[in-house]
Amino acid sequence: MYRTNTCGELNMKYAGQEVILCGWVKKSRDLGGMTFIDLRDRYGITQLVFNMETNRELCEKARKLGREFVLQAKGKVRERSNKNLRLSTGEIEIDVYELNILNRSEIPPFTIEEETDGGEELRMKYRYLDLRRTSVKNNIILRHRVSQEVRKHMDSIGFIEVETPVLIKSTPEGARDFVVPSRMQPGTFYALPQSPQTLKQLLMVAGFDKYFQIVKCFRDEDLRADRQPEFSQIDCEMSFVERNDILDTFEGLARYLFRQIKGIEFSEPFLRIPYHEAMEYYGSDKPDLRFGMRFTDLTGTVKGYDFAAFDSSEYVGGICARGCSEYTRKQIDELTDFVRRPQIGAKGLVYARYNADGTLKSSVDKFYSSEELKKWADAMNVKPGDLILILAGEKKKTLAALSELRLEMGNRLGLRKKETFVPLWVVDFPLLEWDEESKRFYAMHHPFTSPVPEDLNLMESDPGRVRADAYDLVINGVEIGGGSIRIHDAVIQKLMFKVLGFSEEEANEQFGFLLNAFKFGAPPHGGIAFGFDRWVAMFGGQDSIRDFIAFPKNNSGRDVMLDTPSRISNKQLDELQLIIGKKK
RNA sequence: GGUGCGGUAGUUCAGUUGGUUAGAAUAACGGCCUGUCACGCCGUGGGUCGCGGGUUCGAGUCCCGUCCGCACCGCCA
Repeated sequence: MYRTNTCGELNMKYAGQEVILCGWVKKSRDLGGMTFIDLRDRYGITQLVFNMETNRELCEKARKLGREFVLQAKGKVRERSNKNLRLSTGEIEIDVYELNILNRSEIPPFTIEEETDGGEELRMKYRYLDLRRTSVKNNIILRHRVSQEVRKHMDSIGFIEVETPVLIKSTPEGARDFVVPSRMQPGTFYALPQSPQTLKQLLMVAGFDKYFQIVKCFRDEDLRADRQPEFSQIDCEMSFVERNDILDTFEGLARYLFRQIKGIEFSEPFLRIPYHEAMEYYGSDKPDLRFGMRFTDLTGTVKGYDFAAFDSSEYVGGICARGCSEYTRKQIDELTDFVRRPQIGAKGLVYARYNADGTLKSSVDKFYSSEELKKWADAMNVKPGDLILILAGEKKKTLAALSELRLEMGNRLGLRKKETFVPLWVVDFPLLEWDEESKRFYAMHHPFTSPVPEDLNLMESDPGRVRADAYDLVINGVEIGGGSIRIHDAVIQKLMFKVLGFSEEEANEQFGFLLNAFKFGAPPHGGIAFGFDRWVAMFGGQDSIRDFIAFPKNNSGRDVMLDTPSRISNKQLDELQLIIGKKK
C-alpha cells in the first residue's frame, strides 16, 4: 500500500495514529537540529518533522531533499507544539520514522506556490507544474464540479446526452473551420465542428426530443483571453417548444448552477430585453446590468447651436456619472484619451459638470448656456454632484464607444462587483446582417435560425427588418449562451437560403443532408448552447478562461508545452497526397 | 491583417541624458542554527541585455528590421 491517507485530511482526531502519506516536497526548512518538510498532494499540505536527536540518519536524509521530490513517509500523527492556523492540517504534524524517495525532481523553473514568480509563458510551457498550484488546481476542480452539476440537472429534467462526431463536414458560413485531410479519399477533408448545430437538429428529427452534450467545438479564428480555438459548450436542443419554453428551461439550469456552485438564489425572473433596446440604451448586445448608466439620446436636444461637432453628427448620446462632478482636469483628460484610443475611435469627449451648488459648467460653454445645459441634465435625470459625458458621431460607432466609456466608468466607480451577478436574456436579434463588401445578407446567428412568425412576410420584401427567434443569455456583460428556434419547415429553409444568396445546388451541396432529413417529419424545435469555459471562469471570478482549461493554447493558437502546431513527416504528407506550398 | 505594452541572472524585475566592472529580490549551491511554517544568519556561483543590422570614440539605453509573449481592434454565423 502506497498511502493510508492524503495530505489534506489529517487533524487532531488522528493524533497518535500511524499513517503513510505520499506527495511532493513543497518546501523544506532545515533548522540544523531538526528539519520540517511541507508535503503537498491534491488534497492539501501536511508538515513532516525530522529530529537529529531521535533519528540522526533519517534527518540527514531529509535535509538533502529538493523541491518537488516525490516522497512516501510513514510516521505518527502528533499534535504540534506551535500550531499554524492558516493550514487545515496545521494543528498536527507527522513524526516520520520511514522515508522513501519515490522520485527525484530537477529544480522547477518557477516556484510552485500561490503567488508564483512564474510568468505566463513559463507557466504554460511547464503547465503540469503550474497545475500543482492551488489556485489553478482549484479552477480545474471547479470545472469538474460544474460539469457534474450540469449533467445531474439535465438528466433530472429528462435530457439525454448524445455524443456527436468530431470529424464532420466543412461549411463556408460562419467561422473558419479546422480541417483534417482524409487519407482514404485523398484530396478531401473533414472539418471539426464549430458546434454540433446540424447534428443536434438531426437528433430532433430522430425523436430525441431533449438532447444535451458537453462538447468540444473548434473555430480557426484569432484568440482572446476569453476565446480559445478549441472550447467546450453545453449544447442543448428540444422539440415541440417555443422560445419561452426554452428560456424557462434554461433559466432553470442557470438558477440551479448558481445555487449549487455559488450559493446564490435569484429572486426575480431574468430580465428579457429586445436587442434594439440593448443597443439603444447600452450600446451593446451584451450589456453589463450590474449598474445602470443608461444612454440618453440627446441628438434632438443639442443640435442647432452652431457647435459643428454635434450639428454634423448622426447621433449624440450621453451618460451620467453619479457623484463625479468634481473630476479633475486630469481625470477628464484620461477619459478623453480613453475614448480616443484607436480601438474605440471617438473624436472627442464633451462633458458637463452639474456642480453641488447647482451651477452647470461644460466644455462647450461657448455654444450652450446654463439653461440649455439644464435641459440636458433634466433629460438625463442628472443631479447636482454628477458629471455628464457625451459622445457624438456616426450612430453605430458612437453607441459602441459610449458602451466602452460606460464600462470604464463602471470600473472606476466600482460598480462592477465580482460577486454580484445580473443575468438577462437579450431577445429579438435581427435575423440578417448586410455585408457591404460582398453585397449580401449574412445570417447573424446561423442559417437555420427561424424568423419570428410575425416577420415572416418581410422575408422577401425587407429582409433587413426581419427579427430572429433568437436569444442570448448575458451575465455581467459576458455572453454566456445563445440559441434560437430553428426552421423546421423546408419551404422557409429554402426561402432563407435564397435570401442568403445560396442557389438551390449550393444549399443542397452544403446542407443537403439536413434539408433531406426535414422531408421526413422534422418536429418544431429549438435550442441553445452555453460557453462552458466562460461560465466556469465566471464562477471562478475571472475574465480569462485560460486557467480553467488544463492545457490551453497561447495567444497565437500555439500549445507551447507540446510545441504544436508542428510539421509532419514527408511520409505522412505523401500518404495524404499533400504538398506544402510557399507563401505568396 | 492592425494598434499598444513588454523581452536584462534559473525566475520576477530595476537600470537616469548613450559613458567605469550591468544591479536588487528570490531561487540554487556551501556553512551555521532544535519549533519552523515567506524560518533566520554568513558566504559562493550565476548574464549572447530576444535575434540581426545601423548610428557613435562608446549602445542594455538611440534608429531600422525581425522573432517571441500579453492585451485589444478586425475576425469569432
